[in-house]
Amino acid sequence: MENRADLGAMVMRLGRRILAMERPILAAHAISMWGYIVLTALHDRPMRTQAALAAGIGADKTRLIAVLDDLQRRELIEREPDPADRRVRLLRLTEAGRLLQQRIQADIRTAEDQLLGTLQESDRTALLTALAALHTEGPGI
Amino acid sequence: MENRADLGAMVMRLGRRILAMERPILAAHAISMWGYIVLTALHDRPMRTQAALAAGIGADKTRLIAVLDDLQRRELIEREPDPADRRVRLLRLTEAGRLLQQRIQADIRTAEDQLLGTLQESDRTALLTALAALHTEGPGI
DNA sequence: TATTGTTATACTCTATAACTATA
DNA sequence: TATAGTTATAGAGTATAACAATA
Repeated sequence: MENRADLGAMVMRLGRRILAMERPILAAHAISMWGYIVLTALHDRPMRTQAALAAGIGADKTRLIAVLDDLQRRELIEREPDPADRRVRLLRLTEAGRLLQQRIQADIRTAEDQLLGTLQESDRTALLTALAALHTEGPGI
Repeated sequence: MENRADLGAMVMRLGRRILAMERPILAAHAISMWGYIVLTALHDRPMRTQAALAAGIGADKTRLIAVLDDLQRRELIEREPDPADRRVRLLRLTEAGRLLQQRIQADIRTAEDQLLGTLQESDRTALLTALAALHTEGPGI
């Protein structure tokens, strides 16, 4: 593979292709990309502060506020002051939020599998192994 | 690989990691990301119109103008009206542009190989195969 | 009238700074 | 005084619309 395209160009192009694929799925569930990222982060585990959530998904804390407002209004997350330190907002999914995240993720997984289905089995598993090893730190999208 | 992270998240994170890796290399050569993309596109082959170049790298044509102005001012590209149709600007690299593109690409390749070196040989080649198959159409970055 | 390139404008996304409420 | 969250403001990047030159 001596004469290949730049890695960054290939990866970013693939990323945009996947994001374009996900956009209609998210729209069908009336949720933004950041909204879905937040639901997924909270699905993995609840958070004690909005700043921790922001850091965890690589977003600025000010950027999350409108997202959290919307999710809370739609009763997909709970967001209540910590009785022990009322500056802090405890964040967790509601049952509706948990179900919605699972539904969206299942739809996305279906689309991903369709895309990956164009690859040979061995390339597919190696791609996922390599991505899992390399993606590590960094923002949510 | 049933319980993996979303493919889009992993790919975009990796893409950002690679872009962050490339940024100091581009800065060392005093060239922007879009400038490098244009040099690389023209290195592959000259273009007959700016619109064709823009479409080829997935950029808006208006976005390229400042980039082309800069590259032309630094005599890295030639940009002359087509005698046969003077609305059109013929675009090609100068010798200096060709050399600079090669130097930057070599630096980037070195950094990429370092990153890929953390992978097993079989995963690495499969990753490149999969990326080459999947990235296909789409913007330059 | 249609097309290439250019300029001017508006819009979106994001980060920075200033504010409030708690501690 | 320091910190969590919020609001207001400014900046970068991008796309849209209007324009000039040429066909």
